[in-house]
Amino acid sequence: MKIGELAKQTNCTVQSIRHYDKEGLISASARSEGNFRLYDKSTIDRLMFIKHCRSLDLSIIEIRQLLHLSDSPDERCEDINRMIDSHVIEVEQRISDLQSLRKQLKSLRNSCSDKRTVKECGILSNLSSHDCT
Amino acid sequence: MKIGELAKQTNCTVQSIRHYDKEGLISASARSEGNFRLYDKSTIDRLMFIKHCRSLDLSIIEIRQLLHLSDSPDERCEDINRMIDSHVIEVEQRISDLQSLRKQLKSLRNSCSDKRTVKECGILSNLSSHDCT
DNA sequence: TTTAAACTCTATACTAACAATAGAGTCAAG
DNA sequence: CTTGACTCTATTGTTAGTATAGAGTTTAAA
Repeated sequence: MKIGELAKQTNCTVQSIRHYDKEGLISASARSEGNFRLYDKSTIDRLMFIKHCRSLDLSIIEIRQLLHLSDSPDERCEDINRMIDSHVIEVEQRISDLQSLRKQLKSLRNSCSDKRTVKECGILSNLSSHDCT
Repeated sequence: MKIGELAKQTNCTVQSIRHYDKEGLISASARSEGNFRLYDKSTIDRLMFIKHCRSLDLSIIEIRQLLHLSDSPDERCEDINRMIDSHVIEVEQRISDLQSLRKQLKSLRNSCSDKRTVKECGILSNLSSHDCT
């Protein structure tokens, strides 16, 4: 299977597959005479795994760790759990940051209506005042 | 005032001031004989404005627009309002994306306890299954 | 058999907003 | 006059790709 076929099967772009290849997440089982990457079917699963992880916003580094761990089936899986736990914490932190940002933006927005001129604009004058609470 | 002093006054790093300078958000009123940037006091205000905008996650491009608009005090301020509105929408979209991500991660995390081995790990097996709902 | 389309290759630049560094020059005090 | 603190420009790195350029390969039809 060449890279275009793999891309079709997994709904990835060719470029991102090459990217994962370069990052060492997948590897071609061989190369054709003309140096084309050749993949076997198992790469489809591996790529779906990667896609699933990326959809959860796991980084390539984290995915590499997971793939590595899955090669050590008898190890204890604490590391995996810890990784997900800290990922959840990160996401929650980002959510609360964004919520506070949203609040600030909303209140900023309330300080001006359309139909004023720039010099009367409450938004600009608010942005110009120095209290960044 | 040299760049280090300006940095101290505004609690910016020297690098980021140089960055804003390069991006055209601020500019040195002059250069010393030895080519050092020299700023006047009004730059402190401008930089605080920029910091305030950045704390609201406005992009440098957006800030440039705002600074430009504030030089046209008699224009109507719809553009400013529109910018903030669309920024709020973006932030709200990101929040809801992250909330759904959080939910998925939580449910993934519930699929495994510590003390199992990697081959029994519910997280890995979940990540391996193809349904990315 | 040739040629054209479709595919693939590597390498590079781009995205955002800086941070970090290298290597050089400038300035102030002792 | 030298030392240390400061500044300069330019380059590289960060993330996970996307988008090229320019070249080579493969496959199908003419």
